Amino acid sequence: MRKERIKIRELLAGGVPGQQVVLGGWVRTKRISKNVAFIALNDGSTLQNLQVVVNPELVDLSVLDEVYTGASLRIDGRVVASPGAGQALEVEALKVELLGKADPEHYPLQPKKHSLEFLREIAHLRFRTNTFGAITRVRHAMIFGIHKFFNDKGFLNIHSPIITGSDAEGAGEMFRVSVLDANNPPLTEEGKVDFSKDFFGKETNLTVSGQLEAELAALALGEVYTFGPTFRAENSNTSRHLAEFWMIEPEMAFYDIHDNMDLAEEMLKYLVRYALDHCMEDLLFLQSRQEDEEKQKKQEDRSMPLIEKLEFILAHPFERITYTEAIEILKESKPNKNGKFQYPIEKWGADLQSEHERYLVEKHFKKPVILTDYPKEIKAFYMKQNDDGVTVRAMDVLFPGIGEIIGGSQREERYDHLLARMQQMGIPEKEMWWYLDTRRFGTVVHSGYGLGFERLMLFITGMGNIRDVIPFPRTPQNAEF
RNA sequence: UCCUCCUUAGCUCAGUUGGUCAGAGCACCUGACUGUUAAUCAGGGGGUCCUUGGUUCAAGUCCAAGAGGGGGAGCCA
Repeated sequence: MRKERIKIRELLAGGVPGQQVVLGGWVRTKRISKNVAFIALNDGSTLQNLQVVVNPELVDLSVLDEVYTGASLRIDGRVVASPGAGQALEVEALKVELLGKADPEHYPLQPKKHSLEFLREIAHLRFRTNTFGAITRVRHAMIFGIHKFFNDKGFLNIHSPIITGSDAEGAGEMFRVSVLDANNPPLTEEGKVDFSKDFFGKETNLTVSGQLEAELAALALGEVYTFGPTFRAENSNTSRHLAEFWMIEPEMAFYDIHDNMDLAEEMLKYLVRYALDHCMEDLLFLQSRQEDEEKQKKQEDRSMPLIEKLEFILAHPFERITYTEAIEILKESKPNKNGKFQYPIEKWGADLQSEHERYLVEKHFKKPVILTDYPKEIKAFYMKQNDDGVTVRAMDVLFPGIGEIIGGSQREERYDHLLARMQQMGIPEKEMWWYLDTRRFGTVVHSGYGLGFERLMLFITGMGNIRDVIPFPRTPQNAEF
């Protein structure tokens, strides 16, 4: 069927009346009457359904007796100009073949609005909805756009390992990878699990970041990026966290923190532009979906319309301020003075909470903010230490509604500084000998960052829950499908 | 992990101070009507009111525990 089948997207864009076509797709709705029947057919190639007209003079209508929402059909027919109002073209069926029934007593999707919570429970079928069709097409476009952005700049894609033997990345709880018998593991003389008997001869975990490996590549190849799955065993139950998510981690030699910020801003804007240029139909649908959902909200609580929000991002440079400046702004802010913050800002050194980030982005600057030069105590060991002795060249990109979408830094390239910091923070240098080697041999100023792909997706699609922008979300207590 | 809210038909939900409270729309079935657009109109079938225990003459409704889910927080991307 592959060679003869035409996709609905293609047909609607370039079909001509009289053209003979073969369609394959799934029924969204069926409307049957005495003289004519209509089937709204969707094949996933576009948000739009194709109207199939079944004329009883050409086709025995009894074939439609078992055709309900969700059934799969093959239609042999011809393209005709539609006399109806909803579409320019439609297909008049010459033959209708029911490929797969969908028993309406059991098929859970109906031609009506379903809650996102319900659709999560039927994640195997939710691709068949307009919303998840749109999200999936946008997600693909963003994946493709990311590779295109970096490829066009001469970056090399690096496959960093999924299984890692290093537990020094400091990015959170890890999932252990083991083939030992969980009920009866081999024990050492001290009575601990003997991982030397395990598959890799040592304790191994799923990666929480490809950064350290990406640095190794950057310090030979210049500009590289990873785009792979990332695993965090944190017991995080929020609309912004997944146990398994996809992360983009560029790592660049000869970039200082300003180059790093420039790249991050350029990339985010490129991707927003890419979505607007390639996914407008789906974005318009997602925009109206969001408007519907927010109808019951008060005017001031509603978000900016999706397209407008995306255009707005393109139109303004991101605000770049230091942590110290942010603290000053927050200290003097109304919510801080009025005691509206759950965590009041009292002194320099405090970690910023979501409420503070949101205030800066959504209230004070009203646009994306890049915060830099955080206190070294609240940041990772590998970040470049500033001359003041108390801050590091970290940068977090904060987005409205999402919070931290990117976290990155200039890396500490000085061997002695890095080693000292590792010792202070209790990072086992013996396990990290390979990382330290890059600073012993031909070290160079370099920078990088991590972009949470699903957080980008939240922003681009306007969806509110991260479980709805990845096909099969993994969260605490949930690994169904 | 903490706070908070929710769980009633396949789906989305209503159900007042505990007392005809087993309801609506959609879906499905029957019929009518129709180049229709989530078609429309009339009728019909469909329920472990999340589970367990308790209070009460009486529990969908109140209490307790548990399960599942949402929102917020922490951690972060």
